[in-house]
Amino acid sequence: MPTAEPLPPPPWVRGANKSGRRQLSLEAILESAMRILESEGLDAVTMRRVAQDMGTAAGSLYAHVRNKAELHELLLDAALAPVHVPEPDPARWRDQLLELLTGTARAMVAKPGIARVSMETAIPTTPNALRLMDGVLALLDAGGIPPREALAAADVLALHLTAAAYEMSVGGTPDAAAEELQRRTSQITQYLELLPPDRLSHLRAAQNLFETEEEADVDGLRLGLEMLLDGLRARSR
Amino acid sequence: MPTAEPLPPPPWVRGANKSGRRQLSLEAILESAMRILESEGLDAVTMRRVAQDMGTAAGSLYAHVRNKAELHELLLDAALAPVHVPEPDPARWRDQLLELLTGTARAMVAKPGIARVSMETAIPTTPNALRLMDGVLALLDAGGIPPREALAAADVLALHLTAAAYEMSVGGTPDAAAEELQRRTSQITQYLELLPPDRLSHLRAAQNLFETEEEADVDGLRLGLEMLLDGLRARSR
DNA sequence: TTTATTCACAAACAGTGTTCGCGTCAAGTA
DNA sequence: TACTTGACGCGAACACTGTTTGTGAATAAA
Repeated sequence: MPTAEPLPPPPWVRGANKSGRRQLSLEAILESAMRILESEGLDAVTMRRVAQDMGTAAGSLYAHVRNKAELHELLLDAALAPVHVPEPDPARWRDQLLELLTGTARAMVAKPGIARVSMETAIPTTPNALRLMDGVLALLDAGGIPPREALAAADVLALHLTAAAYEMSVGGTPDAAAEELQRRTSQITQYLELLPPDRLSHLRAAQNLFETEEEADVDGLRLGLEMLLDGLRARSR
Repeated sequence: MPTAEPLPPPPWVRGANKSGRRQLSLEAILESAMRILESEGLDAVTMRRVAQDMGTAAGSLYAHVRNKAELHELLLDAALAPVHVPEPDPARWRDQLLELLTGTARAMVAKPGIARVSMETAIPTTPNALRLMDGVLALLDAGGIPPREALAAADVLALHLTAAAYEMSVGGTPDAAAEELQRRTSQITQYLELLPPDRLSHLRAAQNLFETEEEADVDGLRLGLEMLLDGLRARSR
């Protein structure tokens, strides 16, 4: 007995499990994983880290989860759970759609790095993702968009939404991201100063407003979504 | 001498390097890395794999490249090199812009997995990426879009472009991706059959056209881009 | 009480990125 | 031509990763 073995949990925690054996369950695993996700980001949600948090070994999780990918996907689904899908009102379907989409983006950004999961999974399969997709289609239908175009538009909207949410949450912690962004912009400035002044002139001009702009965040998402919706209207007319 | 040591390369290869010592250079590293990228995908471009391909050790690469991330970014830049930026013609700026963007997407999709690099880097800094960005801004300027909006629009367009290119190249090899997609769609069908028939009704309706649709690929990108450009026009009016 | 089965566990495997001394080799200097 | 010096390729090591598999114990059924 070289090291102090971890004490077993007292039998009265978690409601005196009917079977004293298994303290492992998908629900408990997701709780642990979500806790780690919120405090340390997606990259910290590894099989070993989750297992350690539950006082067990990594291999034990594979009885409840097929993959690390599946675990991450379940986390995404949990993150999407609080998003509310409105009852379609044909009079204000456009605002409802915008609200649904920005709400989804907010829910994703709230859990650091979870947008990457959405980006990595080809087409989402989990219940909440399907629920949101159905909500988007319902609102497009309420807006009188024919089903064929609605499907294509929903695809484009979902893609843009996911990409924007992902872009908002790069680099894990916000301060690291800010630092990285600072490094990048200064790199660009250096490179532009190195070049002859007539090259990349439009980028130079943009560089100036770039400093004063900032505050992209959720506004950048809104702009893209509104462009898409305006484009959809212009296109279906 | 437990194992046969690898033979040193004959001195006449690669033009009898002025310094017989260093067969390592950033250029040679990128050549090797690009070869591996094209034949085995981005995930195979690891420091060890590239080093092995050059007959050296992983640690040696760090004299020429700061990171694996930097190596990947340089590969992205190389992949973007052949994209041609047209001279802006105010009469057909919209078509030119569409061509530039789809061309960029094509260049990305051509190298398996390289779009992921573009997605992962917050804002690109490499020369070719800046060159393309400048080209987009130039075309928007030729179209009479005011600089402020042009910058925002270019951001949105680049985001959409990257996301679409990334979505086109998930799963590495195309057959694995197709298999995964098959698995996903059948999962959705199963889930829908399990639910009461009045739930997720719009998704059910879409499921039917989903089978007949397909052929998204580059058309899906065009649709999104055209929606965005139409939206831009509707918005600036 | 005995049997049977489930299932958590630990170890092992094959990888990963990155760091750091150690020598060796090439170039510059006297 | 001989010597010094500094660059830099090299290999080993560290701390991780996801996943598989044989083992053994604890529970539920008979």
